[in-house]
Amino acid sequence: MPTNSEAKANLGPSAGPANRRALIAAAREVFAESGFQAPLSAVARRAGVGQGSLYRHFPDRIALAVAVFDDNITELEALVESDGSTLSDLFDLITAQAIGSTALVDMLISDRHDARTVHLGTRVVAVIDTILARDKSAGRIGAGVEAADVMLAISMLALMLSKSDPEERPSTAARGRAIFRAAFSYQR
Amino acid sequence: MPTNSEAKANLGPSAGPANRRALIAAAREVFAESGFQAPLSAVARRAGVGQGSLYRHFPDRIALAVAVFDDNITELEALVESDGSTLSDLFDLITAQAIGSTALVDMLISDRHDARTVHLGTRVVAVIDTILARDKSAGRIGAGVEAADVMLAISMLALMLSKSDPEERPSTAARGRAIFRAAFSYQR
Amino acid sequence: MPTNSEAKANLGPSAGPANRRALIAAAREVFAESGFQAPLSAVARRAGVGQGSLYRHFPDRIALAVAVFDDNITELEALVESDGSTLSDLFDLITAQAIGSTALVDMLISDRHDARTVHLGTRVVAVIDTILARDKSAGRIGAGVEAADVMLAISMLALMLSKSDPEERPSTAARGRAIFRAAFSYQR
Amino acid sequence: MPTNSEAKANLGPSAGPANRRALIAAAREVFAESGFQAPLSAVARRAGVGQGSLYRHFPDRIALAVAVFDDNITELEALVESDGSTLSDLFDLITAQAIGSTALVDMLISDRHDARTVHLGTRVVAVIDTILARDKSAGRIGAGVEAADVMLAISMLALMLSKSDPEERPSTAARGRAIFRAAFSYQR
DNA sequence: GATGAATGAGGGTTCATTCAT
DNA sequence: CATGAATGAACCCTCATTCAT
Repeated sequence: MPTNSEAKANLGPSAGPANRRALIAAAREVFAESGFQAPLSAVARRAGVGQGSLYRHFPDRIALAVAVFDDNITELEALVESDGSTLSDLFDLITAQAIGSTALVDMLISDRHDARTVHLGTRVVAVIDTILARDKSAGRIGAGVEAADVMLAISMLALMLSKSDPEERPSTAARGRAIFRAAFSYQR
Repeated sequence: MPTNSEAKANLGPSAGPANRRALIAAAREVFAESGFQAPLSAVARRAGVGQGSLYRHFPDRIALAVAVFDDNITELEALVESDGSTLSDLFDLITAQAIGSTALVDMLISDRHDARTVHLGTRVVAVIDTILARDKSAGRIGAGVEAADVMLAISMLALMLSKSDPEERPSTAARGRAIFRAAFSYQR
Repeated sequence: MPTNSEAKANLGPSAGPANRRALIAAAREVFAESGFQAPLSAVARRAGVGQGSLYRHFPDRIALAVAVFDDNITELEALVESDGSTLSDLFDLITAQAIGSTALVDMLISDRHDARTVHLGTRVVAVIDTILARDKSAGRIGAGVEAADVMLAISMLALMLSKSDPEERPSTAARGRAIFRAAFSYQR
Repeated sequence: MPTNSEAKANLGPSAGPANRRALIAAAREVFAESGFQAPLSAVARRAGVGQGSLYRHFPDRIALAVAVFDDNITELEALVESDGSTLSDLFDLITAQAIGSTALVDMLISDRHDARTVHLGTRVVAVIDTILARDKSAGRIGAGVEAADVMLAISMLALMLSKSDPEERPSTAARGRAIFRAAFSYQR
């Protein structure tokens, strides 16, 4: 009988959303610090939440990661909605995201056949399609460039960044950006 | 504590080299199938060898991987010694290697600070330097291309291949090759 | 990797304290029987508890031992609080503890630089200081006796007992007690 | 068929004694550096000898240790044969031995029931008996002191030294010596 | 609904001892 | 006789997942 003492107060149903948010925030930090394979127990601990609650809200690692990375994709989608945005801007944003945390790419790759992961990937492709059409019609990139090329370039760069030492990421990102700029001939 | 019961026959020292070769072959297969982080016990099992023997021959994962991948690098070195070889050939060979197994890149990246890994990396850089000088003087690539650019391109592509589904690797490799060819302007 | 099949019933959090106590009791027995270096897996097995639970409660051997031996030190501290107690009583008690189990000394010595071990040692020194001052002012021991002498004597005796055959411990203890009594001149 | 190369020359029977000596010397060093429980493989390696040869010469750890420590006991025996030697000298010598290497005590204690260990212990007792008779008849120690007292004192001190940090051994030895001097009243 | 303890398989590593050559 | 490789049990520790309360 738990007559004892300092167990965290059971706040009842109202704690649900708060815990969920805490878990997402904690996961974002833990994934950024320790990578996508970090122990889920570390996430629960950082969120100040029981492991059971973590599993209730997110039945597996992917469910948790999808919640975390939904924001990143949303950011990309917001970008393409602003009229002036270019492929170059997209590279910038994705690079910035990858420099900050690397776990999205790891997940997209390590669980690439999971339906939820596929869905995130689809949204990224849609973003690329949109921006590519705009850049082509503006003459900023060659007509021969396909969405799959851009997707591959983005993937390779983000993957590379995800494996680089953090302090080397900015210079690696710059060099990679230059290579792909040349390949896609943004400037003309 | 002592154990023995009805153990496998002890073949004596003469089994050493054979076991060593069996371990390297088993590691090559296991790394190709399950990636660089595959359990070493799986390597010992597949080689038909006790775990202790694995550790005698190769005190850690990197020592084993170095033995496995030494061949790959040697192949690259042989390539650059043939006079007519070009950067394009190097891409072809590395791509072919990465399509086959993937673990070399993983090791170069995940243990990038280990001295033995650094040594393998150095050999790759030397290969790139040689071939780059040759291609530049032949006018096959632009003067602005640096060895670090090539190294990054190769790394990104190999890393990407290492994470791709095996059946998609050939088409991914072709697409990547095309992107970097454009970037480095091989053709003019 | 997930495992479960027909596992032992999960009794939930309420089993925590009971398991903790079972672990301490099991460790006390195992340490007494097999010494301080006994396998921790034996402790878990005797406690009827998974290895993981052992590690959850006590992240390493020292944490477990500290829990086990806290009682011993507490007993010493209780002794010195009773006004009439003498150095001779302290020897008696420590000897009795060492005759029963032996692992405390082994730990104090084998992990002497660990902070938790140092802490236990400090508590023993405090006990000695208290009792030494009392005995000196009562004229029961010579003024030249230092705390370090007593500590060394106690350590040597307890260590010796810890290495003796159990059935010889009482006579060894008596002989050692006599030697140190003579050395410290209790009687005059 | 070992047609191959740099295997150590098989010198035939003549290598026997040389290997034996090399093993003893190596064991002395290894035991001094790493304690009595050091891996036997380390001894063979340091001796430049196969493990099989080690086991041929010394079928177990104790056989090897007996060979190593025979010298120590012989030194004690030589001491008591010089007419003027006293118990105090014996303490000095044993202390010096224990400060240098600690493994003899560990063996005498950890394998105390092995016949060979018993034999070494017997020789030490004989040394004590001789010197005790001499000191008593010279009036250097009290008539009440028994050989078992001296044996215990020596054991406790040597054991303690064997567990102390090397740099603290000299001061610990001095303090212990003083305690036992007082206990046995050497000076009067 | 939340809690958080328990589980236990699995991987890495070490080392005493054996034995074909 | 020496060699030195092989064996493999045993230990340590981690972590994904479950479930009584």
